[in-house]
Amino acid sequence: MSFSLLAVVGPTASGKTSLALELAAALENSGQPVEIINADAMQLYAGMDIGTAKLSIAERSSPNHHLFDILTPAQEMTAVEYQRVARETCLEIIGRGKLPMFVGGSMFYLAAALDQLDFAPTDGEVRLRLEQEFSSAGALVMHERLRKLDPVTADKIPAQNVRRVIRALEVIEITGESYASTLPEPRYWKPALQIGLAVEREELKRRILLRVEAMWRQGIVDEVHQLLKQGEFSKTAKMAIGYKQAIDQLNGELTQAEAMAETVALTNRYARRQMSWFRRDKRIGWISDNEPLIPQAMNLIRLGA
RNA sequence: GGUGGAGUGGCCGAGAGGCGAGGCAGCGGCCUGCAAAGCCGUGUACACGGGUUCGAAUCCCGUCUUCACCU
Repeated sequence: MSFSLLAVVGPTASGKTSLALELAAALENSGQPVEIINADAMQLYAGMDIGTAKLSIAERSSPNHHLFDILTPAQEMTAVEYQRVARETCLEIIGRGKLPMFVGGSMFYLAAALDQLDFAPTDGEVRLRLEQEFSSAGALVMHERLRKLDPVTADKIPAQNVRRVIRALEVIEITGESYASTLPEPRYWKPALQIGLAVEREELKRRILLRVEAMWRQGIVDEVHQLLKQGEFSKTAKMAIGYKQAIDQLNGELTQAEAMAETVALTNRYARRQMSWFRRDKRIGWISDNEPLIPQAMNLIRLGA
């Protein structure tokens, strides 16, 4: 094969997970054993099951599944750490003579794992100090400082995007070099084939609504309640759409109806951002939810092979 | 039937004679260590019909709808 790893990508609720299972079975039948690597930032968290539409452990038995439940909700995660564990896992699978198949919609994590992306170092203290300076000096002053140090980057990052301005200043401070503020033309770390699962927006919205209703029916609020007994959520875990809302509901800050409505809205917006990210990657081969998926996917694999 | 109030873009919501409030959603885009995050762009709406005025979402008259109270 001309590619050494596979990825199933697409927006939330498009059906990536079940497609991946069927595809793995089909490949297995054609003599190509597969192992699955999770590429969903929130399914990394153990115990966060209902809100992330995670497969049960039993369902994950058929091909081997990796990088599910590797963190507790108290732990933070970053794209860099994901890159490290994902590639390590990938190499192990290849070493076993199998094909790694990434499945998930976390765009930045996918890019970190699949593409040649080298991240500049970080320093918690520097960042903390910059954050404090931001809150006292204000975004415009900090952006001006960035402009003096690195005018090219300052042009590319709007002053309002505080997070990215901080990171740029952080990198410049610790490396003494300018910050690579734009993504390069993507180049694969290892030859890969990405299959994108496209679903019409209206249909996606319908499914998202149903999924959120199911989350509450299945007891996401209880799940959160139990998890909170074991400790607070980390910054990253707390970002999970649905969990934040369930926490607010538990605290009485939102009614159930409000929590659900907010979850639906945020998930829709997330799906939109995912599409805008994935559309940009011209290497992705898209298959349509309107047609049987496996023949389309196998066809892409044949063409890529 | 009477009296008083209210009618603003898909929703919420300011404005009270001339300067396209704003927020949310939607749609498009950006994205190198929090990425399910963060950020940018995008809508000239003022119930309807008349009138006053150089100019009306804002003033006047009428109609309709709606809310409250009264009979």
